[in-house]
Amino acid sequence: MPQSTSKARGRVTVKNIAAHAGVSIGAVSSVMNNRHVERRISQGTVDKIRAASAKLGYLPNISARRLRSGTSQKHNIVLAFVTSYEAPLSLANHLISALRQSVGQGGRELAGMSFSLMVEMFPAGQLRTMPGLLTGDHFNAAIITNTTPEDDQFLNRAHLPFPVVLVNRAIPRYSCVIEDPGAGGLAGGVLFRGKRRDLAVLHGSPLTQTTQGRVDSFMNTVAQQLGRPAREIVAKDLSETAAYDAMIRFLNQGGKIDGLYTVTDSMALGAYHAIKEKGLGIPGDIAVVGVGDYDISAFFDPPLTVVGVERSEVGKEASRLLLRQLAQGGLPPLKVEIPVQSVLRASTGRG
Amino acid sequence: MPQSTSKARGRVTVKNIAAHAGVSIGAVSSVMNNRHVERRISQGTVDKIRAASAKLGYLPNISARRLRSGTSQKHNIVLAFVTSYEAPLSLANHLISALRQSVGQGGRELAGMSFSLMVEMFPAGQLRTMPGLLTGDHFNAAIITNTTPEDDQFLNRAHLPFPVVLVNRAIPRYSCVIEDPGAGGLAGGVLFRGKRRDLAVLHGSPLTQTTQGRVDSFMNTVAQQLGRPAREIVAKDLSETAAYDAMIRFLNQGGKIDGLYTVTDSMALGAYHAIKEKGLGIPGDIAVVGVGDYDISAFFDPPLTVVGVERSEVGKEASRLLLRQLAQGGLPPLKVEIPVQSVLRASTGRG
DNA sequence: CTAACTAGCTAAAACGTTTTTTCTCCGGGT
DNA sequence: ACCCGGAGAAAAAACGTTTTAGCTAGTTAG
Repeated sequence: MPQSTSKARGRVTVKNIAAHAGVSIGAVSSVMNNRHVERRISQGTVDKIRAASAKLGYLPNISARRLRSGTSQKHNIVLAFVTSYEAPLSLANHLISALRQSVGQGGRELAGMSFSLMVEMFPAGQLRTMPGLLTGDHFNAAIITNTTPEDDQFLNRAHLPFPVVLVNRAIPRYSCVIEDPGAGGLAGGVLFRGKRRDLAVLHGSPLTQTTQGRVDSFMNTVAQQLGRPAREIVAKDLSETAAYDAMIRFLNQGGKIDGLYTVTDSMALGAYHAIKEKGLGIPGDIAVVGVGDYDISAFFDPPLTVVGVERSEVGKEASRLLLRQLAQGGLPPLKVEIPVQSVLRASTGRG
Repeated sequence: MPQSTSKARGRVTVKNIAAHAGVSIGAVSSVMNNRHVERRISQGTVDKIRAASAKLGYLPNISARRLRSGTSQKHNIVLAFVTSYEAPLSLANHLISALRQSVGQGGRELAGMSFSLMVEMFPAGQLRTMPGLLTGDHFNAAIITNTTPEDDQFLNRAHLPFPVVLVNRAIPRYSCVIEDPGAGGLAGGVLFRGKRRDLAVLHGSPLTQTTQGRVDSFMNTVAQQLGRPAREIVAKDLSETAAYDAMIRFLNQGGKIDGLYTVTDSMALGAYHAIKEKGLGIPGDIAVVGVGDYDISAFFDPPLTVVGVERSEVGKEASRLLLRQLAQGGLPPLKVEIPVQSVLRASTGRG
């Protein structure tokens, strides 16, 4: 039974292996890269090195390797997409594709540089513990999203040593891409024009910056158009299950509405379940509007009307902002609002 | 209008800036890291350096920075999750969380090393063009998934210079985690026990290794239990829309079935749409079984019965395999099959 | 008027690689 | 005996940083 990786204290480098095998560092490197034949290393030496490497458990240092062998290549830029473990990666897909595309067609500024894209995740609320954030030794620029209020506070205080673009968060000194704050208002309008008069908004607790905005503008618009406030139905979180529970509770308590706005599509799905279970019809009894963050909202039954941003637009803008800051430092932060569009489908009786 | 980043040919290093500002390299570094006060750099010099840096457009070399400042720290291992741009990232969430957890509780082998997790994406079929794959200068180990047959061919020929675990692909020389190949059979059994006798499988074209397996075992089981083959309904791809189209076409041509197995949940959703549109009931007229790859299959209407693997299990096993190979090189490849479970819901008349 | 400090900087070492250059043998031709 | 060529390996240079030690004026204390 091999004692595995032996006593190798901490890290094992080519130097350790060289010493252990009684050869030079260069020889070890050649063998590790399978260059031993063209470098004319004898079989005996190769075997010695292989044995030492296996015994000590060698793992190359990626940074050193890149540093050395990236010579005469282009400048390699590391871009990070930073999100929390808890958030779904659905937006990530769009953002990453957009980033890659922007990078691909990047103008003269970007010529002569190659890009690596990494996704770094942090536990919600613990952004500040993410390695490389403050030291700047993990990436050259970052798109940060799905932060909690705690994380926002941290960002507010911190001064990150590289360009940053926030998505769906607005914090002073940072460039950001956010959805048009009027999203909720648009939803209210859709329901109002559909002759719905008893409206409610279904949201989670605590509210994130984005969902807060959606709720606020909905409430304002409704109050203004109807002269009385909409109901608020509060779920534990943003999950389907929580939405279902909250909705069932609301209906059981005799809550009567004919129009519902949910701040995420996942909540709409949970609400659908509850509404149907109580024998009510969509949109007959209750019209529902979501926000278009699920890619499959068109396949809900009935298909879900959504008011929301074109997510590929968010990605495009975020990449553009990031690359702009990368190409030219010291620019003032920019705030881009992505306009909201409504897609009318059967859940509001149209489409 | 500033000419932006000036003539800076290729990469700009601290050395360039130092030369441009007429100071030493060390001074530049100190200023770049905002250490100028404790390092006692005069304001004038700081300004000169800042100006030169802005003019030239300095971007630090991350590799060099890590190499240098990672000293006396633990050995930093870079783990990559490699997937195609086209695939949904839903599995990624599970895998990344599992990896992180395994890493967190890693045994004595892993003590004294820190881990970075990166997600690298490649255009489907172009895995071989991914930088760092063959040179091994991007990560120390990788989990690779969502490869196309072309990519598989490449993997078959190539000899990657680091530990690799494949997910849902089996290729000689590699460790892999795959779902129990009997998934389709289980689906057939569920439908059979539900007294369904006219069965079909809905799949995309071309078949991936995983969906091929699902189809095959379904067809085999059906042929064996019923004595006659199931129908095959072939969609253009795996999307909801393609599934909807294929299903509508099938029903329009008078196709008669009472049980349907779809090789992905997205296809089930498209099929739902088509079935309902033709006035048929689920499960009354047609029972449907999916595979549990959408997180929300429980919220389909009716909730979708699925046969599939526990995805957190896949993540756990893949991480385990990867870390095992990382801790001790030269181990023979291992093939782990994750057992399939069925979750009975209303789409097959139970639950 | 020298000794000791300080401010402000430069020079140099180190991080772990890869690659190129140099060195040392040693067996054959003249 | 002399040079030559080649195999095998060691030594050294380089990648772009960060950090530490060291140097030089100028200032202050004794």
